[in-house]
Amino acid sequence: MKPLPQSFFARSTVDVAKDLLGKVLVVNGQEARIVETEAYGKDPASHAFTKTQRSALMYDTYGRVYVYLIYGMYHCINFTTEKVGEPGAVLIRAVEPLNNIDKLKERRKTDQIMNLCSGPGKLCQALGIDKKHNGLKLGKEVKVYDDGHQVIKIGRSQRIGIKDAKQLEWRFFVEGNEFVSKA
DNA sequence: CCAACGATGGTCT
DNA sequence: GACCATCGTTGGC
Repeated sequence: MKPLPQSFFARSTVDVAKDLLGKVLVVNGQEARIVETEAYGKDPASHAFTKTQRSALMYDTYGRVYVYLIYGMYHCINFTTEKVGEPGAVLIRAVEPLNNIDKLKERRKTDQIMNLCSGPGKLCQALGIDKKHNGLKLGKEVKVYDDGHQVIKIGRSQRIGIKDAKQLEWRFFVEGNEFVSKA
């Protein structure tokens, strides 16, 4: 399958967040369907609210992997968006595993399918994503492709786990999908 | 069931 | 030195 082109990511972060739903993420030979995303731009809840060493990737690139460590023990994976100079990234919050289930269970140390990839920290642990992936251009070690799967209905809500900019409804998910982190 | 809490370390002021 | 785009466990109902 052909990976999404870089131009897919050089667009409005909210549009990219919605359009990523239903696409397939491939990393470490594992495939998983994206079912929940969040958009982060230059808003008070975003790392890119101010440009720092860490958030520079969100300003200076699009179509790249942005991985950060959260709470000292979990990683979160994002894809950078918008044109160069404009900050943006889409956080992948949940995926539906499509293969290598045994490997995911091993990494997560659980046999519960529903608990493998239903959260940003969980899916990085399950798929073996960490800071060695930070900055990589999408399309090689990490890629996303469209297998033609259709998303029937997109749900929308405020973003999870933030305290600022709660009025923004920039979380998107596949309505009714059981792998979404939370209804 | 679910609210509260602690783990744990990089990043920023 | 404070703050997290989280998660698993704990303890109360």
